[in-house]
Amino acid sequence: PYCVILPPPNVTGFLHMGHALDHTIQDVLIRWKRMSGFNTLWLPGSDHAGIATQAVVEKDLRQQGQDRLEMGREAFLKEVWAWKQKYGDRIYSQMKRLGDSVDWEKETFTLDEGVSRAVRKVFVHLYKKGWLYQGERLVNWSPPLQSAISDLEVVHKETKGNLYKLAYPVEGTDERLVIATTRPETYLGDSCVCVHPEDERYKHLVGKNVILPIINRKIPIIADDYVDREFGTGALKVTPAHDFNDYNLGKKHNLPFHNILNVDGTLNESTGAYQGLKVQEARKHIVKDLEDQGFLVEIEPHTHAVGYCDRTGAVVEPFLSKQWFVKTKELSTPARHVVSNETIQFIPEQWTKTYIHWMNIIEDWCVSRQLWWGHRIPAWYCEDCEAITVSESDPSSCESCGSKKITQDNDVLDTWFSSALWPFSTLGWPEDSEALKTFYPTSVLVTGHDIIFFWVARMIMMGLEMKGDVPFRKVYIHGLIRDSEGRKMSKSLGNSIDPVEMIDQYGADALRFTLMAQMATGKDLKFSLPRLEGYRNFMNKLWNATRFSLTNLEGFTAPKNGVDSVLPATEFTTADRWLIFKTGKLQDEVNQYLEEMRFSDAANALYSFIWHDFCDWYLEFSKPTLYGSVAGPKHATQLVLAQTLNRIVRLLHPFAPFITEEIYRRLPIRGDACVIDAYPTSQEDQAWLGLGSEIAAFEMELVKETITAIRNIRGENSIKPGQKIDVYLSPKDDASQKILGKNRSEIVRLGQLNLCEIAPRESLKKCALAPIRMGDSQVDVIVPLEGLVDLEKEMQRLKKLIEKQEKDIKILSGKLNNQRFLANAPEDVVEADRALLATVSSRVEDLRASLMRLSD
RNA sequence: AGGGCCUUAGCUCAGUUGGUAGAGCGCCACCCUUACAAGGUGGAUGUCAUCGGUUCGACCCCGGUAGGCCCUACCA
Repeated sequence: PYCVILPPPNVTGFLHMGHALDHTIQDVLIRWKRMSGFNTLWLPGSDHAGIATQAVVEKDLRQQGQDRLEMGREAFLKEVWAWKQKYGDRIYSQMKRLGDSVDWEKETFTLDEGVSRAVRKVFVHLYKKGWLYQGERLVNWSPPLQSAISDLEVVHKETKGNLYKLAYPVEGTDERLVIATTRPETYLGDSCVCVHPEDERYKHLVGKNVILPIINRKIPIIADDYVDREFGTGALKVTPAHDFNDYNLGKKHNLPFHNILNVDGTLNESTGAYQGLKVQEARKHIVKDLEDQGFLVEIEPHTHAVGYCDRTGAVVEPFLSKQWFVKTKELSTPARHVVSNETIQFIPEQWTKTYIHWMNIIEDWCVSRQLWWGHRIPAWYCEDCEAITVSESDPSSCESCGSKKITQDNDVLDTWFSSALWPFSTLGWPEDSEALKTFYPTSVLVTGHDIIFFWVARMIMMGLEMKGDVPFRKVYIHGLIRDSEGRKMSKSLGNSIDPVEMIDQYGADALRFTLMAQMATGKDLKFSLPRLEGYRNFMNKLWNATRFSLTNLEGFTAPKNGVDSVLPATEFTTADRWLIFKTGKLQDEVNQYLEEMRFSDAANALYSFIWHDFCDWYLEFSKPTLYGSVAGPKHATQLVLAQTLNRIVRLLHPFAPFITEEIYRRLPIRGDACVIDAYPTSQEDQAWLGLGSEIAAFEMELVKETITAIRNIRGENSIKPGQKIDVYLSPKDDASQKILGKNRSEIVRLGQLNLCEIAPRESLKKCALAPIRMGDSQVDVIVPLEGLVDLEKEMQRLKKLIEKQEKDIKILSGKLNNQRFLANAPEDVVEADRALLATVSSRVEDLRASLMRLSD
C-alpha cells in the first residue's frame, strides 16, 4: 500500500499556485508508485473551513441586505450549504485541469456524516479522559467574528503606537503614581497597580490605594517581582480581564476581573459614557478626557507587537469567556517522541526542530468557536441541575438528573479539530474498514510549513491517541511559492497567479514540470514566467521529436516478444548502444531521486536526457540510417526509437501526464495506457538494457567529442556552416582508431566534412588543432586552414586554449610538488592528478607547436 | 529577545559522503540543414557575501561579521 491524503482545500476557495505545487508533488509520487506496482490511494477532500466560509457567506448575504442573526441559525446554515453545493466542486474541476490522479470515489467533505461521527467520538473520548474541558478563561477574541480564536490564529505584527503615561492620584496623599500603558482605555478595567517590591521609588506606596481618574474607583497598589523596573515608569496598571500577563497576576493575587468589552469589541455598560464605542474610538475619547482633567502626563511613540486575527485582520482582544479546551500536555508527549525518535521523518529534517520546539511550549488548545458553520459541540446543558451531558448521539435527557430540559451548546468546533482526525476519519474510522486496515498509517504527508502547528502536529497527537499509531511515516515540507520578486503571493498584493490561467496558456504539463524542476528540497521558489516558457518549449520539443520518430517508424512492426526476436546485436550502432546504456542510467537516477523526493533532480535528469542525449545526439545520428534503405541497421534503429520513446514517456509520465499519455497511445510499442503501465526500472528492463553497453557509451562520447571539436574549430574560425572542410583525425592508439573508423560517416555528416582521413600523422603546416583525450584514448583533430580563413582567428583560439591549460598545469604541479599533499592524500587522488598533469602538459606542447607552425 | 534559513555566472537557481564550479533564461557570433526558429551550432561570464579556523586540500565542515527572509515570544 502507498497512501497519500490530500490536504483538503477550503470548500469555497480557488486553486492557487501553492495548491498547484502541493498537488503536483503528490501526484508525481502517486503516479510513480502506482506505475511501480503499489496499491495506491490518493484521497481527495475538502474542508468546510468554518471561519473562512462563514465569513464569505455572511458577506454575500449582507450585500443582499440579509443578516445572519436575524435569519437565525437554521436558515443561515441552509444558505451556507447552498453555497457549498454551488461552489464546492469548483476546486475539484481545477484539480482535474492540473491532472491530479486522485480517487474521486473516496472524496470526503469534513462535514460528511462519517467524519462527523469521528469528531463526536473523539470529543467524547477526550472529555471522558479529562483531556477536553470547559473553562472560563482569557482567550484571543476576534471582534468581527465575535468568536474566540486559537493562539495560532493570531498573527503578531510590529505596530507603531503610543506609550501613554497616566497619573493616578494616591489615596490620602498629594502624590500621583504615574503608570505607562499602550492601551489607555483599559484603565477602566484596572484592578490594581503593581510595582517591583525592591523599587525604592515606590516602596512607600505599596499597600496604599490609588483612585482611578474620572470613574473614581479605588484600587490597591501591590508589589510583585514580575514587574520590570526599567520599563516605562516601573509602575504597571493591571487589567486582568484584558491582558494575558495581567490575567496571570490577577489569578495570583486574587484580583477582581473587570470586563469592559462587549462581544463585538465595543465598550460595555460598565464603562458609562464610553459605552458602545469601539476600542479605537474609546481610546481617543478617554485620552482626551484624561488630558482635559490633567491626568495625562506624556505620550511617547512606541512600537510593539500587536496581535491580529489572521482571518479578518482585526486587532485581537484578550477577552474573558467560557470556552472548550483540549489539554495538550499528555497528548503532546508521545507526539513529540515519535518525531524525535524518527518514527515520523520530516523532510527536510530542519523542521524537526521547529516541531519539537513548538511541542515543548504548547498551550491548551481552545477548540470552541462562536460560529454556526461547523461541527456543533456535542455537549448539552441541563436547565434543572446544570450538569453537562457529553454524548456521541443526541441525548434526550440529562445524564445526571434525567431532566428533559437540556439544550445543546451553541458553539462549533475549530475547523482544525476535524482536520486533526483527517488521516483516519477519511478512511472510515470509527468503523474498522478495509481501507483503514490497508492504508493507515499513510505513507507521506505533503504540505507547506505554514500549517505544521495548525495541522501536522495535531494530526500526530490525535492519530496516536485514537489509533495508537502515527498518521503518516513521512512529512514532506515544501517551500512556499513567491512571485518573481520573492514576495508571498496573495490576493491583497495582487501578485497571485492563477494556475488555470497558466495551464490555458502553457499547458498543465509545462506548469507541473516547471514546479517540479524548481522544487529543490525545502526551499521557497520564485515563480518565473521565462522558466515556464522554457519548459513549455521542452514539451514542444518532445512532441516534435515524437513526430519525427513516428514518421520514421511507418511500416515498422515491433518484434512480438519484446526484444527476443530482435536482430543480432551487431546490427546496432554505437549510438544505439550508447542510448540504451544511458536509458538504463536514467531509469536508476530518476527512481533514486524520487525515492529521496528530490524532485528537481529527477526532473532535470529527464530534461537533459530527452533534450540533449535523445534529441540533440541520437536523433541526429539516426537520420542516415533511417533515411537509408539498409534493412538491418534501419530496423535496429527503429526498434531503438520505439523502445526509447516508450521508456521516455513512462519515465516522464508522473511529471507530464497529459502529453505522455497522448504520445504513448501512438507508439508502436506500448501497453493499454501509460498511466497504468509499469514504471521503468533497470532491474526489470534487463532484456532491453542488455543491448546497451558501457563500452559503446564510451565510444560514443569520444565520437561526440570529436564532432564537437570540429564544430568548435569551424565556429571559432568563422567557417560557414555550408562550407565543407577537410579533417584529419589522428588517433594515438588503436582503440581510438577503430572507434573513429566505425563512426566515420556520422562524423563526416555532423561535421559537414568533405574528406575525413583517419590515421596517425604529424600535424600539417597551416592547420587548426584540437587535441582530445578521454581516459586512455587520445585523438588529434586537425583541420587544414590554408585558403579557408585568415589564420589570426585560429591563433587567437590556440592562445586562449594554451592559457587555460597553463593555468591548470600551474595548479596541478603546485599540488604535486607539495610534499604534504603527496604524503596525506589518498593514492588514487594523487595518481589521477599525475595522469592529468601528464595529459595537459603534452596537450599544451602540441598546441604550442601548432601555434608555431601557424605563425611560420 | 530566542530559533531557523539564505547570500554561487547579468537574472532565477542546482551543487548530500571535502579533490581544480553547473543548468535554464538572458547575452555574443553564425545558421530558414526536409522533427522542432517555442529551433540548431559554437562562444563569453564566477577572489562560490566577508573574515578566521580545521584539513595535504573547503562552495561544501566549525566559529565570527555584514546583508536579506521567515518562525516563535506577554514586555506593560
